[in-house]
Amino acid sequence: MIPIIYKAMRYAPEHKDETKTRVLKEAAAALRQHGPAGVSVADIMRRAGLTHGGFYAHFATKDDLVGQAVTEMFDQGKRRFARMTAALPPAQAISAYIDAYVSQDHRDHPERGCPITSLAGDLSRAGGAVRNAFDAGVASMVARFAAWLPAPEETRARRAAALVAQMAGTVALARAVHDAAAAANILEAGRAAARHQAGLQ
Amino acid sequence: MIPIIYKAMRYAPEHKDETKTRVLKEAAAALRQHGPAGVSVADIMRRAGLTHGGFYAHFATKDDLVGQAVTEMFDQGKRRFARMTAALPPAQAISAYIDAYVSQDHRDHPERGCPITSLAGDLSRAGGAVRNAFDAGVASMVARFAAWLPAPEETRARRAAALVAQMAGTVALARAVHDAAAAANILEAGRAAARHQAGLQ
DNA sequence: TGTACATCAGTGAACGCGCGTTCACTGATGTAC
DNA sequence: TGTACATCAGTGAACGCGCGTTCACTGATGTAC
Repeated sequence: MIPIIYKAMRYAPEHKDETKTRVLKEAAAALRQHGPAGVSVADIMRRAGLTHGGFYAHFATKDDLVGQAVTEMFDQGKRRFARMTAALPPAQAISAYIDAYVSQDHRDHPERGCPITSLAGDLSRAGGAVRNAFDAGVASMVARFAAWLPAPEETRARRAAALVAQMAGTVALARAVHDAAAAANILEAGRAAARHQAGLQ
Repeated sequence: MIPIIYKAMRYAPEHKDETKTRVLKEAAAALRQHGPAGVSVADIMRRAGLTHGGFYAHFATKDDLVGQAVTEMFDQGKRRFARMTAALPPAQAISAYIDAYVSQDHRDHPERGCPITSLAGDLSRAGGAVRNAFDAGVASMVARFAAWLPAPEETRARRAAALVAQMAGTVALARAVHDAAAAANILEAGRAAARHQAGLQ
């Protein structure tokens, strides 16, 4: 028999996990808004209401945090997609998601947007776990789209890749231009092209 | 009469300009490959065969260099486009450019590629002269495409924006995935979509 | 119920390092005479 | 032709700063008795 040893625990076991989740969500927002090089460990901890010293109780290195934050970003997108497509038939679901993705709101709020549009450059240059997390996120997003596309199985994956490239490229381009009217035109053009590729309208 | 004062000049007046151009070209390559945060002033000067102290004889700040390097990057693309389209009718010219842009070679060599695919994230976050240089480069690239597109004048600008988004997004996406075969599929799918949007095939 | 204790999430001072930037200096060169 | 000189592109040591990371410590809490 293994004796059960009761240790003096100050906090509920979920307490630390909750803190880590909070740090991760703040990191996911800050990294998309300012880029990995534009956010310090101290910045992120401050946003989570903590001091920088506690960071290493949750993460091995800053890179470790970035990797986990990237996974969190793609998970947010996955949840959003699931929420939007829950009650709709495929065509309407894709239509709604494209319109939400290729939108002024997404252009103006990278901090809660798709990591491909805001971090593709930075993360393609990264190595190790960060790069792997990004790679996996991109692959799973393309696969998710493929499953909903009205196309024969052999061409689905390719059409999904082209569609994701169109959507992410459009939002990235709209962010590049200052002028609000020019950005709106880019978004409208890219949205129309994406809808066409998805077999809508 | 203003007397002409002959100053003792050690070097030909072009000498300093040549050095600056060399630094600018090295910077344009290094920035696309490693990102603004991944390259130091000393790195760039070393690549140009110089030491870091001389940097400030040519540029006011690192940001000043980045802004000028961004303009140089877009100029390289412009020259490349002009070279490729010089002897060809519009449809063939666009066809050739799309194939060169959405290619394995472009995916594998950001250092001599389009700054939109490698730096859109970083530069959209930038401010001041850097941001303006990027903004202007994007606008002029889209306008250049519009002029060659087989479409009525009212829709040209929009179709060009969607096309550039498709092309840049595809290369960015292909860089995100590790797997060579998966990247090749993304490039092929994106290239087909871009060609279709340009009214080819 | 009250007191002593063990735990460990979080604190904050300190570290070494690389960065952007400054500046006194060097030395190759063309000009003046 | 030869010598003294002025120039200024480029050198390299030094600076202050913010970063990622470490670590001795704190203090709120639940447990033991």
